[in-house]
Amino acid sequence: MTKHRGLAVGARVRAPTLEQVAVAAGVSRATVSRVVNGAAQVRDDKIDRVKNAIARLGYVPNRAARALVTQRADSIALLLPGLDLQVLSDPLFAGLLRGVGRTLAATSSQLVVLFEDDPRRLVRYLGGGHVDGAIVVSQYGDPALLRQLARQVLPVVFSAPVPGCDVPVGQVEVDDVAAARAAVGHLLSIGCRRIGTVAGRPGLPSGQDRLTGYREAVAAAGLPVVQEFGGACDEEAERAVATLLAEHPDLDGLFVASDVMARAVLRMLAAHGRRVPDDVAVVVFDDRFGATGTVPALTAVGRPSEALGACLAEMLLGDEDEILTDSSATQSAVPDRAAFELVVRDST
Amino acid sequence: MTKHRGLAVGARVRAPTLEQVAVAAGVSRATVSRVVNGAAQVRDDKIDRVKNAIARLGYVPNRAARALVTQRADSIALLLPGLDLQVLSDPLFAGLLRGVGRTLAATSSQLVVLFEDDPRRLVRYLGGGHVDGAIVVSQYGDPALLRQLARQVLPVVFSAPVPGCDVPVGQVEVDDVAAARAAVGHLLSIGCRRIGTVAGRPGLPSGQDRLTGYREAVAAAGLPVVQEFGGACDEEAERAVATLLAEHPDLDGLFVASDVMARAVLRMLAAHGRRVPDDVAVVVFDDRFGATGTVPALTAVGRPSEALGACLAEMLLGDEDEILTDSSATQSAVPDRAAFELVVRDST
DNA sequence: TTGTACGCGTTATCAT
DNA sequence: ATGATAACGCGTACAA
Repeated sequence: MTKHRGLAVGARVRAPTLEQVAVAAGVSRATVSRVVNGAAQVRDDKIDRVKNAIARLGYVPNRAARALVTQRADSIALLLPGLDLQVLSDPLFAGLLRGVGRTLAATSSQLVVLFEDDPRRLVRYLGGGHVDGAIVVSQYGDPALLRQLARQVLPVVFSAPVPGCDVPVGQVEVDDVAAARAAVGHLLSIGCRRIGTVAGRPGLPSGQDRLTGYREAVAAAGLPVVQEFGGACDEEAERAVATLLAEHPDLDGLFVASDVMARAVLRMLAAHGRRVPDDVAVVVFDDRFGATGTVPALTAVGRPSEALGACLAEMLLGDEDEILTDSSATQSAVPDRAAFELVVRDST
Repeated sequence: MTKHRGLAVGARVRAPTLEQVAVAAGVSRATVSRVVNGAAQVRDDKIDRVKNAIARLGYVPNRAARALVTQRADSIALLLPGLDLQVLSDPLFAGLLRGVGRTLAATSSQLVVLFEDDPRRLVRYLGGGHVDGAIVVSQYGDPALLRQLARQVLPVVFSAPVPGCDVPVGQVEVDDVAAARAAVGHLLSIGCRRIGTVAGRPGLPSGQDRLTGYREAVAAAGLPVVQEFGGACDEEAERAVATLLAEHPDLDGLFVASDVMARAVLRMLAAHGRRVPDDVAVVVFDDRFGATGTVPALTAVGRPSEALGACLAEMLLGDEDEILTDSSATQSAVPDRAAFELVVRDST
């Protein structure tokens, strides 16, 4: 029976140090250090002795001490600043997390996620030397806070453009215009001739892009623009659908600019006796509900969330290696793979 | 215009140190340190000078260096070990996270969340001195991995009992027996007289507790036990429902031991022509789908997830302060507030 | 190939 | 009240 610790004891028992391993193995600290970090130039027998001692003592390197001398913490932070926890159920976040995680798994860096909305605590942690860089999920964050983060003395990249940011940052942009165009293109390809859109609340940049994409697509097809703003709440979305149907009874296709309005839209269509997809085909932007969240399952253009995460992680990692790039300009990137993904389901 | 950093520059520009602040303020390092940490015994004018210099230089304490000498990192980890990312959409996790977060927000400790399923990386991080303790979300984790974590030289508490753990740990237990009893009690109170249960896979401790609670409740009401094991997959759940209905056509109430089976159960009831709740009232354990995930919305007994999180955080914090408690025994705790929550919706 | 010695940024102990 | 100085655990030039 090895020595086990109780609850509170653990805090008192100090973890074994490099020094202790060295003594146990009969070598110097430096040699142990060499073995721990990719053993270069150490005789085989000593390597064995050291590894043995490490295993016996259960030695784990003290990252805090290491960070102090190497100026690297070997870990990077994923920040969810200034938002409630409903993001958790957002597939965008899940995909992004997976993309970041996969990319970092191939490196020695550890990913730590911070759900923190106190700016002071955020700054203290980031500046504290526990992380080498940060990825900020900026889709939903408060712009003022985001701008403050951009000024950190630490490489930071953003998952979406930061409005009004005056310092150069790394950021990933998804081409919402093209995505919206593709969504409408899909409706056209299945034969829709009177295509409307329930746009998001006016003013949000991504919402504007989606509206632009919609307008470009219908214009190119020689069709009229049939738009109504839906906003964020169910009531507004319902009103928008009602207006759309009243003014254009021949509506046969609908592009919904945000999945949060999807259920309300489906409900209203049903209430007005329209069958989906037989009477009206529906495509939504983003894919929060996936294949099972609605009836019928929604055809959706989703952001390529996993690629987005991978892209962010790579930007940040590249950043750390480079001595000095063109640091005077904001660096934008588009995810490697598709700039968006169209998932065709039952609603079209 | 203050000095701004570019992308890669940040990695090279070293953050200002205590020493530099001291020079700027014309005092010694020690004095600056005193000001930074709850200024005790420092003259007011010097306090001002130091605070000024701190603001001017944008000084942030280096937590890694501090951790080295104080043996405290002032941060604790929340671990999601060995699981895919579908937990993200689990309200249990969301509530737990909120409970932990709220509790820690009142302290100086920072919460960091690790989505990591590589045991080696997990151990390296935990032993690395970046965190003072860990809360493990052990509901879905691999028992072997959980047992390994329990042996860490670090205070660790678990959100659910760890099967087959041979070292004393801190853990929170939710009273599943009472919760199941209450669920069945609810069915009784609305007039059900033939109440069945779709139990979880035999062998899982919490599933056993729920079955026990069910049996106690029906026995107390003088009703017969009508049980069938459902397991974890849809097929098993469907078979269980079919068997139940075949053997007890007069079934008018159903207690489903896990929400993961809920959809399959609803589907089967519909397939057999039973309306919910008119013919059969349904209560499920756990509340993954919430108010909108199923039709009809399910009445559910959910774990008090936020209280659970708060409870875990308090256990861990208490742990760190105490010099030595009765460390030879596993420490269990029950969340402060309700041991469960009954949410009545459309299925009863 | 191996060991010695120094420094990373901070807190804490001791003088003053 | 304040300032030297010694740790904390580790990596790494440099010397051997």
